[in-house]
Amino acid sequence: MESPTLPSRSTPPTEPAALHPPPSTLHHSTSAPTPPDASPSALHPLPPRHRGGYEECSDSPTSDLRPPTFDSSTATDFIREIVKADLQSGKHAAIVTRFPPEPNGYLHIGHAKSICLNFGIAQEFGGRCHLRMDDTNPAKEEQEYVESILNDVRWIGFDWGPHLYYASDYYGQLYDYAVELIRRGKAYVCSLTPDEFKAYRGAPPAPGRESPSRNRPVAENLDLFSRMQAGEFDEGRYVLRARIDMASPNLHLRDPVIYRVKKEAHHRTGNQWRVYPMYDFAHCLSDSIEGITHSICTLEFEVHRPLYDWILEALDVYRPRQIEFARLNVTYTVLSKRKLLELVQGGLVRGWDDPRLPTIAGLRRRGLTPASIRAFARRVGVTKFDGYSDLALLEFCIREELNKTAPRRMAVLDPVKLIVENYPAGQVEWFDAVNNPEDPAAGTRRVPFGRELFIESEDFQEHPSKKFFRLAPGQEVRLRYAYLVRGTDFIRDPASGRVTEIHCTYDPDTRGGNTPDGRKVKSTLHWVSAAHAKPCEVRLYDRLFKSEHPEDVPEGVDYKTNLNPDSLITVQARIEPALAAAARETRVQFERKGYFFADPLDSREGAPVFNRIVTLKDTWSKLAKTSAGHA
RNA sequence: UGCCCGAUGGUGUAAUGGUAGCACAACAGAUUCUGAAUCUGUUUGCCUAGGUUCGAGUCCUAGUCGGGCAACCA
Repeated sequence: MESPTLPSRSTPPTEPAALHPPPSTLHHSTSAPTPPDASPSALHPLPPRHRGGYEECSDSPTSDLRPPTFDSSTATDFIREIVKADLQSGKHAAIVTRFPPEPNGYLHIGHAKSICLNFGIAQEFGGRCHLRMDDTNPAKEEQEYVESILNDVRWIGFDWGPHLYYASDYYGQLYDYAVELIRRGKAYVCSLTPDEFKAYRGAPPAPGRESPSRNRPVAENLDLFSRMQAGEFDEGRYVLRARIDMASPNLHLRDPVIYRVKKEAHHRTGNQWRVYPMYDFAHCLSDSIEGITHSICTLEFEVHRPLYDWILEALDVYRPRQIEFARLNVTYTVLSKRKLLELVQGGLVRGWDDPRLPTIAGLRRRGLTPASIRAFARRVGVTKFDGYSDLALLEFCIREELNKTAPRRMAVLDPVKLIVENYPAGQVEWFDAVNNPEDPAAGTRRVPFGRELFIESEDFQEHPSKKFFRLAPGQEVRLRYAYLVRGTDFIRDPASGRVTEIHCTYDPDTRGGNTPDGRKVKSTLHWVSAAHAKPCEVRLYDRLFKSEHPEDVPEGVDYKTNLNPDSLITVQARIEPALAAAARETRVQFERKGYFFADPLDSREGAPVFNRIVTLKDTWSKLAKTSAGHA
């Protein structure tokens, strides 16, 4: 649908509302509340932080770094190209974008992509990005969601400054615009029932039929619309429709509903309104009112664009440009609001901030950093191709950052006792351990060593395969920072078949893990001193779904059958003393195991609970799986 | 079915009519007091068929496949 040649504003207003009053012909604007004045933010101070349990609204120390090694100057995409061109051609003097969530659910990694796109563009091109709650459906929206959204956007690392808006702030203006549309003969009050409405609209390729109400006189339309708002009619009795083209091949142009009666209290406007604008009417006008230059949304709104343009042209107001891009999909997870809600309400996960969920709250609680999420958003790119991004890329982004920033510690997740036979009972030595080999400034710490230790039970095999370099009878390994030890004997519980105790001898000449004679060992193990180690709850999180595309299920099969039963395994680990002192929200690397985050809610002073953020890359486990020799 | 959109290695992306490149993943080697990190190397790609052109991933046409729309949701 190409633009008619109506005179329309070619430049956006520089400030919302102030420069953009409704057409001056509108004076009979009911008792509608007025839209925000020039400083809307004053009306809407930031609400208290979301879910008082913990706070992490600003980047934590480790996440305050720039997205690592990713050169954003070379990264571009078709939207940035458009923006750049519009700036160069002088079409716009400044760029204004917006992130417009509906406060009816929690934000997830897919929203993060959109947030990074919109705020990122504003940042890169020296413009601004508005945060606007698209709250036009009182039946679904709640203040709780508004607060979580504000918190999440802030946490990801963006600042909307004074530009926090609500579509509900524009209800007065929107109502006046609707009245104007009626006056111009471009909207009418329709009395069709929902069923009739559907039947009249028709199914392509057949054209629709015109509603009997289509030629209702303007005065009658005006009267009915004001009575809709006055609460005289039940929901569904009347709707306001744009008068466009019942024969259009685009269903959205077959006289779409733009206002409906809803006798529901709105989370911000209470009971002031009995009519509420539909998305298509509210969104384009909100964009116009705010002077948005580039209205970036996802692909499913592509077919709405002609309507977006039609409404703004019909009203002769400033017209932003809508640009659509592909929403994010990530392997091994689901991102639809419906499914996420189902997982939470069905008790399949432990709430919206369950660390297995792709919600921002979940990722935050899992221990991912804002910087890693931003890096991921840049790397997945922006196109119109609707594909799946690899979870492995997100994992790479967080490892890349934490490798450089996270202190190393030793923790044994599946402990088995190791007795050093020739080490004196009761003796304790403290060894210096490097905190972060990637960062000399991180310094060292002391770790205690003694005759009785714990090591990972998977680090011992009675009959090692050729490729198994770890501890075995007669095989020598290094205990990191301590000594070289050689396996001698072990005890196996006949009932369970499990090895319960391993014996070894140490070489006193290898103190600190050094080999004065230059001999090599093929493996270095992490360990903790049995006398000093603290027990600690560790939550080993894994992907929520077993299958790469959980939603791809045959007819009649529930996607939930793809849930990974091992997505959470809780273990009692043994941790070195320096770890037991870790504060909440500390990110560390457990050597040879992965990156972990001291849970913000469940950790206590001196007794942290750790969430596994991501494992280390593990060449061995792949090898072990494919190698027949693995015991 | 009608309309709209899309299609480049396993995955995500680049190329703007002129040598198909990058990242992740995978694999191999070097190195290593983390089987990590690091370094080096390797494998794998323009949906199909026509057309325009000296030259097509790029432009045109048709087809194939995939996605979206058909709420008084956003």
